Amino acid sequence: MTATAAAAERLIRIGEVARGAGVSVRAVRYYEQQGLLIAERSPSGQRLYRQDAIALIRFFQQMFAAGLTSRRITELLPCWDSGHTDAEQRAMLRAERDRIQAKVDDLQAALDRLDEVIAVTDTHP
Amino acid sequence: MTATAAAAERLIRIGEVARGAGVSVRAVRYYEQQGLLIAERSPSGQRLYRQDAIALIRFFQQMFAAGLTSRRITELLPCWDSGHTDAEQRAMLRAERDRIQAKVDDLQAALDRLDEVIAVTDTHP
DNA sequence: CTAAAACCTGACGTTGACGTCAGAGGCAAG
DNA sequence: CTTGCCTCTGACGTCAACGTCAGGTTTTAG
Repeated sequence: MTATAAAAERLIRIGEVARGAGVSVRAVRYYEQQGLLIAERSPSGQRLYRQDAIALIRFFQQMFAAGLTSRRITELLPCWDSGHTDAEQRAMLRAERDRIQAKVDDLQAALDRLDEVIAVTDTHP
Repeated sequence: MTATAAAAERLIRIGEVARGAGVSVRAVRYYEQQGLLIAERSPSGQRLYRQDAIALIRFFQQMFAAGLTSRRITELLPCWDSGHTDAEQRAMLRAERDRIQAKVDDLQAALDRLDEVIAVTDTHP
């Protein structure tokens, strides 16, 4: 068996993908609607995914948590898939990176403030 | 002059507060609507604030950025004002703290992932 | 074969922190 | 007095990532 014909990989349906990634079925359909995740279709029209779709969705979740929009993720997906980037994409990557770093700093500051209050209210019931 | 009669503090109107805190006038009214910030009123009905309202709004912004809702902030405001807390409030404080800490960790992980990609795409144009 | 479970396509609802617009006063300057 | 800026109270609009419901088809288990 050749590399191209290598894996007649077992395709999975949307429910299994959703459970695997820990998201709802609705969410997976939404990702497709946003152009994040294109699925094959069975003859009857059901979505069929490869195993790695689960990891991809986990990655989406991570980026969502970091504040990227689905639009932004679609624009940056080629950077992962192909490793190839143009100047605009590299600029976007850095912009997002800086934004996230700033957010981390903000959160850390808020955390410090909460910790102060907690310390006070614990010694000062 | 006594402590109680001390400062016939200069009261400021909503526009000055908003500019000072770097938010919109609409936002300040919204905070009042949510019970975060109660203003005095002039005879004609205009809102009048003390200087420290600006710092308070900055604090709200910081908590918003940390993911607290206005409802949660109102529930926790007594912890700041009076320094007095009950068990429920202390539990909420810790819950929010833990949530923020988890978020920081998530963001840091996302940041690391972005940095990987940036490193690759920079050496690999 | 049949019933349950899973899937499909719309399409409207939700949440939070505001933006924005309309129409009506209020306030200091010239 | 009037011009121009500020403020007021509603009340509807926005955005993103889904939730939820309706009504119908497909797959699976027994």
